Amino acid sequence: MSKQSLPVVDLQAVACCAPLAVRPIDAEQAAVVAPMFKALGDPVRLRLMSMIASAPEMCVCDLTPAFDLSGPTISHHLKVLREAGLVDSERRGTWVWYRVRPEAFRQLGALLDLPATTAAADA
Amino acid sequence: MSKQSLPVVDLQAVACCAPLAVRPIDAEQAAVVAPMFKALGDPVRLRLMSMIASAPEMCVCDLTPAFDLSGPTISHHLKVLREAGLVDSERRGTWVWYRVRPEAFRQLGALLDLPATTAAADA
DNA sequence: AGCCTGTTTTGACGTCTGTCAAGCTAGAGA
DNA sequence: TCTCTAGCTTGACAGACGTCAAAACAGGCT
Repeated sequence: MSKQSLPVVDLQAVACCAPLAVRPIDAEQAAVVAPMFKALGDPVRLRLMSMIASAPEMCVCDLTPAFDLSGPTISHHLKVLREAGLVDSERRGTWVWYRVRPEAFRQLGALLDLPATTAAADA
Repeated sequence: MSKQSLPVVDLQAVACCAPLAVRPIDAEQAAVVAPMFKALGDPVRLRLMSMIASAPEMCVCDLTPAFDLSGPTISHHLKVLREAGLVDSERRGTWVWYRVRPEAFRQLGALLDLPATTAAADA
């Protein structure tokens, strides 16, 4: 099952999602995307996401001390981000490193594009 | 470089939020923005938001029948979107009309921008 | 006025979520 | 091997969330 030449990442980013403001998203797609927004809907996770996205990768040992929360709680939030497909984790030796998944990030950004047609209603 | 004609809307969009991937968002700002993402974190609300954003404005009477949910439930979800600052509502005669708030929409989109520096980690 | 339709509010119920303490697993080093 | 540290999992609990039925509110129509 080799899909060696297929650019999976771009396919997903482009084929999947027209901006929310272009045409109503269908129920099925909404069920897929909503958990991603939901994952960003907590202040702690939003900060974690931003810390991870602001660097090539981020060690849990650097993330945890930034919050007044227990280790398990941070771990739980990271799991939510991971299961939403927003970040990836990898253990290297003693520490676990988290890294953003740019496809997912781009997909959400594309959904929030505000085309010119709708922007006209602003003025 | 005269700034006398600077549009107010852009001020908010630019001054408020650097993209999540540029620098870690601070706790205060995260507390403000997270509820917006949270509001989009439900499939029904995501569809409502998309339906409203896809048209200049949308009547509740057209939104409700698109779901297998009671009127009060739809009304509740619309209230969540309204209190998150994502939409505005206005009663005109018999019906209530909902309209997207482009500033808020743009703000979220700006947060999810993926600058070239971080995108380099993709390849 | 009275009624009818459309929308929101209230109250209630079961489920989901964020949090911590305690226990567990993986890897490094002696 | 044994121990220490880093991180995850489990179990528990309070609070928040999604949903509906019933009631309340708003505006048009007779």
